[in-house]
Amino acid sequence: MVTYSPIVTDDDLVFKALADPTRRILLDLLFQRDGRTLKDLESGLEMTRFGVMKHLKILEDAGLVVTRRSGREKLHFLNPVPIRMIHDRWIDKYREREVSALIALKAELEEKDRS
Amino acid sequence: MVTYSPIVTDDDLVFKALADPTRRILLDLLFQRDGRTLKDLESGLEMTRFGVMKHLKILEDAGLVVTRRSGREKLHFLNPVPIRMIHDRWIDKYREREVSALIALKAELEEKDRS
DNA sequence: TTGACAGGTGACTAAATGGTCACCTATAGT
DNA sequence: ACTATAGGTGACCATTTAGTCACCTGTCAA
Repeated sequence: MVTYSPIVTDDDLVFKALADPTRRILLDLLFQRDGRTLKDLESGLEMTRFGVMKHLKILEDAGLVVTRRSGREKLHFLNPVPIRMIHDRWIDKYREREVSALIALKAELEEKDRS
Repeated sequence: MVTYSPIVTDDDLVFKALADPTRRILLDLLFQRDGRTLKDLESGLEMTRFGVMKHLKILEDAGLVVTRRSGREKLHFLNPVPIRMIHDRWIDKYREREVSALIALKAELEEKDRS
């Protein structure tokens, strides 16, 4: 039998978790490559291990990061579900197309700007 | 000539703005119905006018809310672009389908649960 | 033109948050 | 066995943030 881990994400925990730049960098790192250890993540940041650990705990409590133990290591994975739920809260199906198009347009204009 | 207001949203301002529950309720209110005044929004919250105003300023600085003056009133509108950009930061095109499907599945299971 | 109304500012307090450290537990490898 | 390594906890301090208030500006309508 398959059990699904609590996708149930308390709103507040998710948004509070995303509010810190260090934690967003951690998500970026996990977006690049999943399954990293604390040591690994720590090395990319100018902060003590304790700081990083605290941040990872907050991300985990929010459900943005899920973990798996492997021996004495703890592997971290990005869970995109809460992110999508933020999106769905304020962007309905009809607006989605417009917004994406607008962002694409903006990117295009900025591209032209650079050349 | 048309000038586009700064869609350029400093990351940090957006995430910090979203971190507060009152501000998320304000976005919910504007998602329901756009073009509200401060007075209007204030009446839906248990907080002084000053508190609400401060929150609206933070949302506006983040680009999540755009405003237009009309006489002595200030009308507030929800801008979904920054929300979509959060989404795009951690959910790539390929993952998008999976994640949406997973959320739909979850909603379906919860629906069954209730019946 | 005067009074009511919508919005705005700067200062202040209480609470929450980020970061560090001393100290602890568990696993790996020799 | 024992030493190095990966991870974990609770207390602590500095900074940031939410909320309120006294006071101010601009617009509407009788």
